[in-house]
Amino acid sequence: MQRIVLHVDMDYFFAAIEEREKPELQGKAVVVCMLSGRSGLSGAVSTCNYVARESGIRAGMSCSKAKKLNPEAVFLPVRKDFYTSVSDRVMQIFRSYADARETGDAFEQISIDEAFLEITEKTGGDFSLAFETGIQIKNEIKDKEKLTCSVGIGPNKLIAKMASSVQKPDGITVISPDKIESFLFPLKVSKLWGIGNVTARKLHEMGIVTVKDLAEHDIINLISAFGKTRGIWLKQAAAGIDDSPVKERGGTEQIGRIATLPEDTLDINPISQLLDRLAEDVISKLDSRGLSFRTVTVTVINSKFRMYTKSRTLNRPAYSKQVLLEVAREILSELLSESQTEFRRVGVRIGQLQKRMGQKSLFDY
DNA sequence: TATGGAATCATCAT
DNA sequence: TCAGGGATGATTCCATA
Repeated sequence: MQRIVLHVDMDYFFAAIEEREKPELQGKAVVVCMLSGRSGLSGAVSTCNYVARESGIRAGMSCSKAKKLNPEAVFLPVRKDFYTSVSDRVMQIFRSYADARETGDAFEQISIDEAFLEITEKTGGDFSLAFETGIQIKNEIKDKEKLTCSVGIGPNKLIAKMASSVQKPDGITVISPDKIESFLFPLKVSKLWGIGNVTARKLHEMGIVTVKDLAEHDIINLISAFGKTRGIWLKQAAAGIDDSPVKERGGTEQIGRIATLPEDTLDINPISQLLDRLAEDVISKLDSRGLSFRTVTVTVINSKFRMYTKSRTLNRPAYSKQVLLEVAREILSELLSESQTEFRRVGVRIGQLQKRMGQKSLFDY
């Protein structure tokens, strides 16, 4: 049977939620920012609505630049926890439209506002039924959450993902297998999902501009430039081939927090203080998921914006803040002693997460 | 010298 | 240019047998 995958993407999610909550924002340019807390607008744009986009504001750009582009815009701080609660409800609705499969997963949340749904069985491989499913999803989200989303439908995840960005906001796009080439080939390689700035520039230097160029390029050449894994992936992706399954994600493999210091410094006290707060956050996330960690990584970014990281792996899993801080402080002091340049930002991350079990202490006996 | 895990680096995308 | 934060996967490094 023809495989059909559906990708849903909430439209300008954070800004849309703010608009919904605050009717006075209607019609205004809304910019949701992550602020570093240093000076007024030191930080980056997380999301903005379409009014803001008209003046050239984009996700990722500095807030001060956004302000220059549109001084009238409303700048709001991110409220991540709140958006997550909305996301949880939205995801539940999405999930209800995925296949109910005995074997293999049919639902995959890939970020706070995006998901893949395997709908092969429900639609019997029929793209017009898939289109109907997409419309139903959009309607239910609009009814229950007063939010819009964009839907992409295709024979695999790659095509579905790229289709969803064709018509935005509040759009729906179907790319059936016979349309893959006409859809993909004219695009710039940077439009391919998985190709960012770095890869695009490298391809450009090789004379590869469009997806068609990439699809026709010698694979040996690609492998020598990008390595085996990535080389093969590039060649396949350009042809619209993607066999990756829709896979349920059991939460993230790593949990991390990073933040900017009040001012650049090499003084251990303020850095340690910040590290403590970050560790607190990380541990509370860990707790809420009932997990333990085995690796600790500390990241610092100095005033020249160079990044340094160091990590440690514990002999056995731990879950207390004390242990995390002990290890993190140790790594931090190493980084401090190696650096001449003042630190600007510091971060802590834990990995090798696993279920808390078999960690009985003497009290358990 | 092969191998697997640890540490670091690069990339994505918002 | 200006420069926030989070996560992943690939590559490189290193200890051990």
